[in-house]
Amino acid sequence: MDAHPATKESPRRDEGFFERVYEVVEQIPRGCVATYGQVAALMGAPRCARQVGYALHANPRPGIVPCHRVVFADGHICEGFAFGGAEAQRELLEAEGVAFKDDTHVDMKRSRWQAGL
DNA sequence: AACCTGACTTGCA
DNA sequence: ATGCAAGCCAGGT
Repeated sequence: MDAHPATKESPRRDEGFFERVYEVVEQIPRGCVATYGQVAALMGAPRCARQVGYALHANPRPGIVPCHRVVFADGHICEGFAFGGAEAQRELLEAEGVAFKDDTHVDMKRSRWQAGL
């Protein structure tokens, strides 16, 4: 009866928008990087790039969530917010085999993570 | 319920 | 190429 739950067409349980971000980021293969917008799109929220970064900031699972593999759309890293600094992050990515265009920019065209490929 | 902030993205000058 | 501003969405207070 009632049958009026209405207001429940939400997209599946969002048991934590953040949890979803970690799930995607954890799947990023080594030697590749993804942008916040890309991770957001993979989780079904191409407009939530900001929340992706916010979720990584919360990073409840350091060591499990390779937040260092997530960079801006330009391939540049935000200095001061990384776990040890954009510099350390750049070295880490480079050590994984990621190509760099500049000391502060990653070559997305070469190291962009292509999900499903 | 409302307001504010925030690891973003894109466009224009 | 660099700098500034506006837009969008979710979480916290």
